[in-house]
Amino acid sequence: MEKRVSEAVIRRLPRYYRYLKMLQGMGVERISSKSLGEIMETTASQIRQDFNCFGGFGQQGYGYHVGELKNRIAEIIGLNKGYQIIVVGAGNIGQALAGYRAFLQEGYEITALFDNDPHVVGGSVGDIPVLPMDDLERFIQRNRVDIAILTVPEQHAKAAAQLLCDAGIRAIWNFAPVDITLENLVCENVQLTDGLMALTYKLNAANGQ
Amino acid sequence: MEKRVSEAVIRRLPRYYRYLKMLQGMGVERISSKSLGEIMETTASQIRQDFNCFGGFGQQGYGYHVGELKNRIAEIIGLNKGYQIIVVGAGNIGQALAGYRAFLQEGYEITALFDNDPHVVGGSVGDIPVLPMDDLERFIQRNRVDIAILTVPEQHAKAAAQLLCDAGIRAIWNFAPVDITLENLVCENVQLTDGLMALTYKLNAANGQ
DNA sequence: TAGATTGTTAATCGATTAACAATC
DNA sequence: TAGATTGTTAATCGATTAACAATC
Repeated sequence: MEKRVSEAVIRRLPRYYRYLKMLQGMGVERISSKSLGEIMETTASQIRQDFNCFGGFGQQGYGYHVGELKNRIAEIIGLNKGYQIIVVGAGNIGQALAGYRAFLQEGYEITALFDNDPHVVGGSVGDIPVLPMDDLERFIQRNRVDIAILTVPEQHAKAAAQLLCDAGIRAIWNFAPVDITLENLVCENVQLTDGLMALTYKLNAANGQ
Repeated sequence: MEKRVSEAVIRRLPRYYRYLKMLQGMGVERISSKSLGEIMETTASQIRQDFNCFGGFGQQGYGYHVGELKNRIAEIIGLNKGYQIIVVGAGNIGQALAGYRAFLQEGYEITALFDNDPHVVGGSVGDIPVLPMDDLERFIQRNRVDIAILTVPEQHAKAAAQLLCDAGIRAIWNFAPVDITLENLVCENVQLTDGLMALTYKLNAANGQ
């Protein structure tokens, strides 16, 4: 039933969700691909093609029902299921992500942080305990963990990812500046520094370098 | 001389830089596009095409000199220039980014954070002072600021971006979950939540949803 | 019914990959 | 010189855009 979904489409799904949520919050009940395209600065064609990967949720002559479409996309992404997340590496970024409210609202719950530093182990970030790395494997075995956020220093990232994979984790959101690719595992490599450098390139290009 | 550089190529430049730095650190002096492609899990063709946007830096029959190639790419990105950065919004993420060491190593210096919360204003993050938002415009006028990191709450993001743009900022690295697009300004919208959702989709797709 | 807008097929465009002459 | 590997042109592939019949 579903066609093959390209990486480009997958990346646009959360953005559709975000705009539909905003429109719903504004009280908009129906929208055409044309209007949505204007708001999102994309083409109506692209929107209809994208939705068509998952079947038609519109009505000819009417357009799309905002609330229903939003719910359908949430379901496609899998937001209805709820997820338990651990953060591996309780440094600056790890702690910041653990305290980020927006995730909670979409059904993501962070249950524990892990670190080796005795200054943070035993403490907590908000209500979330910081546990020693030695407990990581056992924790995963005894608790449901759907996703691991990886925020350890660069030199430990590959080993930590392997450990997580061996322990049965099937999704890693990696913030270390290395590319993680492992079998039987999906991984999103964020590469913050790469993003800053891409911005830097564009800044210089815009200044007629 | 330079061809039009596509978004896809721009996004790959920092990754080339990262791998070349690693190879240099390992003492590798020369490399062919074939070997580099194997290491980076891409094709030799793509590597040669990408470099060719900026002119040829290789030598037939030999390959590329790692150190020289790394320096050329650093120069293309603009890493040789050094950048002064401010962080607007001193919450979790803002403070974490202000304390992130990796930026410093590449010539990025964070000079100030800005916030409205009296609990943080007047304090500092590491050595970096947290100043009141009211001082933002004046600070930009009196100090060199090349890039602004935007980490304010969603509802204030658009207004803060406009303020920065009006004050003369030409590059924004935006972490708020809204799309910023302004005239005369380059912007990198990070969209952390979108990334987590893309990962979620893939996790479910992998589990034979 | 007539107008609007979808779902879907066809055309276009751009990016990736392959091929190969140039040359170190 | 012969082998290796680039720079660059040509072929392929996939994604985006346009077009239009179907239909609410």
